[in-house]
Amino acid sequence: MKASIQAVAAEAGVSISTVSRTFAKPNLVLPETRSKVMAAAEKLDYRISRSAAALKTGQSFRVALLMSDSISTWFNSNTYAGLDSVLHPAGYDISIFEMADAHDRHEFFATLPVRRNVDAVIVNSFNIVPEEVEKLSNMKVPIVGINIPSINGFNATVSIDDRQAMHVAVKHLFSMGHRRIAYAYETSNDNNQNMVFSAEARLHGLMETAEERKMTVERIAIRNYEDATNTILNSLLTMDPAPTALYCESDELALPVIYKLCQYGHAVPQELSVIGFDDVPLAAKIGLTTLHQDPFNMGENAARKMLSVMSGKTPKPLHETLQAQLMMRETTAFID
Amino acid sequence: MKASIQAVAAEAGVSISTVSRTFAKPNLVLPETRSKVMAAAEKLDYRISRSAAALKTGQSFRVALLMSDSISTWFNSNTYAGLDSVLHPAGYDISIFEMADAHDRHEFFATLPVRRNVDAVIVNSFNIVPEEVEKLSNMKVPIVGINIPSINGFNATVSIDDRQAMHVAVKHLFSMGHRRIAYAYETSNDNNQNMVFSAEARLHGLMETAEERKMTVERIAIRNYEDATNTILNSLLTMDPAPTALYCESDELALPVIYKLCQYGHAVPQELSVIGFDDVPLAAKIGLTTLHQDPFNMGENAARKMLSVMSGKTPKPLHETLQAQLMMRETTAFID
DNA sequence: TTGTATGCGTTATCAA
DNA sequence: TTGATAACGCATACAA
Repeated sequence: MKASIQAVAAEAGVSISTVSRTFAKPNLVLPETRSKVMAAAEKLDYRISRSAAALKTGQSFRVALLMSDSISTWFNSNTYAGLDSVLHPAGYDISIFEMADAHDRHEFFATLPVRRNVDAVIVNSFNIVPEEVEKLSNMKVPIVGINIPSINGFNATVSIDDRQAMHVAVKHLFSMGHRRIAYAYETSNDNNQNMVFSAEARLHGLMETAEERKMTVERIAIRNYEDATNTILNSLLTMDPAPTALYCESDELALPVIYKLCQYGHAVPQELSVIGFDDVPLAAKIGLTTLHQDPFNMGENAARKMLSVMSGKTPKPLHETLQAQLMMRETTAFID
Repeated sequence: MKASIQAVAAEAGVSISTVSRTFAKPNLVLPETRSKVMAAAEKLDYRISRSAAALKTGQSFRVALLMSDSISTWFNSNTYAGLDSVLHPAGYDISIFEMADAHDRHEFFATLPVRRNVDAVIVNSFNIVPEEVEKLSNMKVPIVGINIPSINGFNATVSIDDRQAMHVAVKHLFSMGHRRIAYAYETSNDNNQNMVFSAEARLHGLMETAEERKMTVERIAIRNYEDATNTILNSLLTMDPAPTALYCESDELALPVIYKLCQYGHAVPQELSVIGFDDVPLAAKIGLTTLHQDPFNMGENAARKMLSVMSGKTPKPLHETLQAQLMMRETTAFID
């Protein structure tokens, strides 16, 4: 039942420091001694107590993951999976702090409950403001960001270049003759305080390129109490002249729309080109043209940078900007 | 920087025991003293060290979550969210152990790396075998299961009644005149060793009711290297006589199929009724008839049972079986 | 290369 | 209701 380090030491006929070393720094102990210790440990079913090790070393082996949205979204769950694939083997647990609304968020940054209890903080994809970063900095632990608005105050970051991605996609539409496009995006109620950073960047990126090319953009802003699919469909129907392409902020928005369009006899892409963002698994299966990003990979990347910073090193690209890739599939076509 | 319990005690002019009590058992300390301590803690920016508390109490405040699939699936990420919504506020971290293949799985149960380092184990939705449960039992911590094949060895469980759900759905099809249905489901390569328990139950449930009603079932088994959508579409086309209804093991399978059917001019539900399982968000948006289950809720439920067991109590329903609900939407209809 | 001794920051026991 | 003190299980400086 108990089987502490003492018992193993006794069983193996060595001191507890040797047992400790056998697990923590195996190369500092004679192979012979090592196997003796391992045998004893095996026999007694011994496992190192992470709590004790943590207390002694001053580390907590815990990282805080800050998100503004649920872990169950496509982006967040994949980011998490990527982080965990690196962090778990390294002995770290991930503690999720979800800040759904302004209140949660204020509460978190006011009390900083993780203080002195995490070895690092990961900020995942929300428009954290400078004062909040400042508060995190007071914790004196590495801060790494994924899709955050500014690298200021961050030890490392990895982000998708949403803006550039939009440029590519809009140019793609332009080159196929589209001059009049509709853009569907979600807006939150609380003054966009909680609007994810990516959303802003995507909107700006789109507008920039469209203006530059003199394309007309009809915006379809979806309030979060609305039925997105219907809102988009209705807007499409009322626009006059009708747009030739529909750009959706995310695949999640685009997917039900293209299904409904098909059902109601509107041919995609013949009548309307549709383009999404994210490249969720269903997008490929359905042939949706979209911008591909890989949150699992971003999570892995961020985790590696984090580990690197924690061990005092400087990760090669401290701040990395990834390009989303345009996946040209079947929902976009030349006009006419 | 340091700000340990000693410092707070000094600042507040009390002993460390009082400080400890103020945080751990506030009601055992005079309100007056309490506020003195709180003020000092606030001033010094003190937070309790979870590692030290864990060491002393013998608890780890960590639970292991065993899954056979990635956290990024719809079911798993929602279960996790539900678990975390209860466990996180209670001070527990969740450590995910993903056992993707037979090798991982064997490794895990052979070494039991979590031994003595978690306060409980949650087995999420895979067909764990008795010997494995037996090994977990040796850890002497509560074991709670979500969608597991047998309650033997588990302190508490919560499961969906997949079998019953299939009965309901098949009867629904029967009552609408369907006598010839196709069932699409995924099979893994390694002798179904890793087939999730739900998958087996769904298949059996379907066959039972179909046989009972003398309905014909054409099985479409999808190997995991195959393109599921195409496999299903091809099978549908080659079956003679054609089935009047397609039942998919999961919405994930059904969604791209109904889109493709629409694209190729096959009317759903007029030509073919389609039914899914899960009720992912997109199912509602698209109008897919499906069986609704709520993994977030199951996670919450399991977490509450776990906490209850850990505190020595006996949760009211120790083992709970939930009914999936048939969501009758637009992809099923009367035949002819 | 290994052993001895000390302390990490907390909680629990007991006494006051 | 509060305080003194002894662990909890391990890692590390230092000595051997």
